[in-house]
Formats: sequence, structure tokens, C-alpha cells
Amino acid sequence: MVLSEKQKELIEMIGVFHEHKGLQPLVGRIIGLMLVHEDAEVTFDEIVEHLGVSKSAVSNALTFLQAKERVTYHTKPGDRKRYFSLKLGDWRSDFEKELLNIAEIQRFLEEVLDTRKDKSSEFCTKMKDFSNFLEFFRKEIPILFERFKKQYH
Amino acid sequence: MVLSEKQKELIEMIGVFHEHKGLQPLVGRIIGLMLVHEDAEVTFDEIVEHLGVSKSAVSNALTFLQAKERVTYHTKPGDRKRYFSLKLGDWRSDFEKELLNIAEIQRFLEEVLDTRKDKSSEFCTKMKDFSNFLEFFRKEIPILFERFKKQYH
DNA sequence: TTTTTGGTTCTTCTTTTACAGAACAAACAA
DNA sequence: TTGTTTGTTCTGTAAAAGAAGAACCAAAAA
Repeated sequence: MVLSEKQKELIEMIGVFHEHKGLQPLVGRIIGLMLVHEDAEVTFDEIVEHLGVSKSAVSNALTFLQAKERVTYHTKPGDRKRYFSLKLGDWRSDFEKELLNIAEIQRFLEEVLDTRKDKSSEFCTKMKDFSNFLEFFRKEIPILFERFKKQYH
Repeated sequence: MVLSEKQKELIEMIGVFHEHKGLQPLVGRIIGLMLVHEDAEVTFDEIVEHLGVSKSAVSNALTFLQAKERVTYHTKPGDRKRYFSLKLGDWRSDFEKELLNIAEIQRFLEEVLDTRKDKSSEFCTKMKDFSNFLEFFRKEIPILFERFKKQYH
């Protein structure tokens, strides 16, 4: 398959987006390539060629993506190549995990509040306020997912 | 002020938490120090001493935190020191921005869907499903914040 | 005026990241 | 058997990150 300019551009944009989330550049671009690839799956060689990187870099990136359960591969009879693709099936739980994770700061806030003597200060009130919201948020997220499921299926 | 073991531990934990979000180590620890500090505000020197880092590192970290509007300082009459503290007042909009930002991937998903020929494939269906959820999510987040405000105030 | 305080900027150093390239290995093919 | 395909692992390295230390500067104090 040959990539159009538009596709190459999308790969870069998706790559940068994932870089901002702390993933290494190549990892984000592999995700981009898998998303735009017409077969929705790519071989090891295709990654090497389309992204112009070394085999070792690709091997490490794929190992990482599989460890994080973002990618799997399957094989085809009479073909030794692996066909790597995104585990898009899990987007729901992945996204939920991500949301709950950013709310993890609540645990630290509560611990900090425990250690503070000025419980009724404006500072503590604001922290408590935020902590309460995060608690609320963590309870509401699963409900939000449920509502979506019912509404759209 | 002298920090207890518990407080030092909290600073480290809060530091690591922020490192995972892509902030540089010292920045996360400064946030931790400001959270546990009994005055809820720290001077430049206190940061240098409590965290055992150089003045230049502290200067750069504080510049960064102020640019990101996470920190401000005020001064006291007859005292040349700056008292730096967290801008905790904005937690609500900050957190909302963070949530909407992680939903930004939807934009790319829609663009990818545009370029794909296999619109009715399982792959595209799942992407569209995710994209729909993200749209739903982005609309619901502000509502969630509103509900919290009413419920707890 | 000179000195001190509080902080910034510039240069340098160390460590880590992200990748390249070559050697290697396992499975299959000839 | 020998060679080929499909990756993996090991070693090296350029570049960037993160911070140290010294020089520097502006405002206030002496």
C-alpha cells in the first residue's frame, strides 16, 4: 500500500498527540499508521518502510504496545509474517482507566489534608472541594459509560 | 518549618505522580511542597533548602509553573521575598481542560474515518463507536461540573 | 556609595531517551 | 545441508533533558 499525503499528515498528527501524552515518538506513529492503513493491520516490514525506522526500534515499540495491550497480532496460514493491529475493542475500558487514573490525585489530596493543621483555612477548603469533586467524578464516570451504552445501542 | 517524614514522603509521591504526567521531576516536587507546607506558601529559599536543588533549577521550575498558571506569588510589606503558592482556585477549569484535552483524539478519529474506504468494516464501526462516545463525553463533562456545583453548594 | 538580598541567565556537566546497526536466533524453504 | 525470512537482542551513539554552579543584575539596605 502507498500512503497519500493526507494519510502521512494524519500519522504525524496522531504521533504528536501521543507524544504529548508521554509516549515515545515512534509508538505514536505506529498507532497512526495502524489507524490509517487500509487493511487496519500492518506487518513489521511495512512499519519499517512507511516510517523509515530501524527494525530494532520497531521491535521495541511493538513489544511495548503489546505489553500495554494496545496492539495484538495474528497470522495467516502459509504466511510467516505477523499482522499487527490495534486492540480497538478495549477502547471503552482503556479510556475509563485513563479517566480514573487522572483522578488518582485525589488520594494524595486526602493524605495531605490529613497532615494539615489548618483544616478550616481557605486553602484546605479549596483542596477539600477539589477532592470532593474528584470523588464525585470517579463515581459518575462508570454511570456515564452506562448511559452511553443504553442511549446508543 | 521542618518537614516530617510523612510530609517528605508525600512530596515524593506527588512528585512521581506529576512526573508520570510528563512534568519534570522538580516541578512535581515543588507542587508537593506547596501542598504540604503549613503556610501553603513557600519562598524561593525554602524550595532550595527543602528539596536540595540549585537556585537555577528552582528559578526555571517556578517560571514554568507561573507560565502554566499553576502558581502565583505575592509579597509582604517590608519583605523582599516572594511567597509562591498554588493557584488552587482554578482547579475546576484546569481539570475540565485536562478532560477535554484527552478527548481531543476524537478529532483525529473523525479525520481518519473520512479517509477510509471500508466505512462499514468492523474496524470503522468500532472507531465510529469510540468517536461517538468521545463526542458524548465532551458534551457531558460541562454538565457534570454543573451538577456537582448545584449538589454541593 | 557600597553591600546585601533575592532571583535570573548563561555555560557546563551528567544522565536518559530514542534510535541505528550489526549480530543473533528460530522457523521454514530449497 | 545451506540459505532465507521474520523478527529479537545487544552494543553504540547523537541529541535532549535536567540540573549545577558561577556570573550576573536590580532593588533595597547600610
